Amino acid sequence: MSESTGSPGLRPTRQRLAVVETLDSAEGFHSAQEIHDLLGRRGEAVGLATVYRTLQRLADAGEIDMMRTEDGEAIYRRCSDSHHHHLVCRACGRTVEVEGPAVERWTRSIADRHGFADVSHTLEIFGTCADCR
Amino acid sequence: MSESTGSPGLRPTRQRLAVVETLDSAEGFHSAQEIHDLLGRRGEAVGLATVYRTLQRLADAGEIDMMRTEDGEAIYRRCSDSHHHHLVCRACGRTVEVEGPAVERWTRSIADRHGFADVSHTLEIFGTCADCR
DNA sequence: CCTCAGTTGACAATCGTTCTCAACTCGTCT
DNA sequence: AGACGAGTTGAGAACGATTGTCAACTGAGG
Repeated sequence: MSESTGSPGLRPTRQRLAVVETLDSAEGFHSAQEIHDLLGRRGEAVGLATVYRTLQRLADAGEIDMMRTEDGEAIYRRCSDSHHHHLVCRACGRTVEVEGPAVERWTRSIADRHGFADVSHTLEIFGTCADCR
Repeated sequence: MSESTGSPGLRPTRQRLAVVETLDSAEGFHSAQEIHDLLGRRGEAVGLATVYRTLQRLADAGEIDMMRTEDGEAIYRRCSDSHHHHLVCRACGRTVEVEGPAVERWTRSIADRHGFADVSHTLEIFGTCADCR
């Protein structure tokens, strides 16, 4: 019991480092399986189960973001990206990333008002883009 | 071609009615499997696949709300007719319906700015409610 | 060098969800 | 009434993401 740094025996193994690095060098969100593929392509073979385990731990530790796609798949990304939302075209799938301090503020105040703490949110906007109209 | 309501041949079968009724009489969010159970308990046996199909259609048609639990399961509930969003407690699942004209306006203007028409959106707010803290 | 907790990976197992397909329902036409 | 056919249904198989299992491995410390 000499541990105190909140990382009770978490070895920086080759596999873990590889996962983190891959995630770092990849833009945006990726599923566990994508990461697994990327690792393979990179020559850094890592077992699928290990990728899942590692991503979970990292997410639990708050070192990476985790969210769900429309169809329930878990996707991860390195955390430092700025928070933003998506404007998606229904027809062609084109996606624009948008930000809105107003929305951030609004969600926080709404949550406050109802006594909710530790607030996060998801927002997706759908529409038909100019080209598809 | 006397159809115009966007429902090209959607029969109100016993099964569909049963699903809708069950959802109506149940508070809050429920998974497809829960609905299937409830139906069984009610004596209105409906195949699991049918429950899934029906819930999907209803959700597509906007007649019910669909969201994902933390672990990727799809859950549904009847939604009141007015457009609103959800403030959900991560711990106990308690849900508050919230409205926000500001957000509605914001999404529309953002979409406009990018040339998107026919705009809709989804917004979910997560947090830890007062009781669960 | 030895030990042991932590870790790994191949593979099986789970579990929600979707697919397949033959049987069925029910308006509609004759 | 009977035939027709698009839409629907249900049982079970198939699927795909994720998690569990367990023997082999690794590495820091004694």
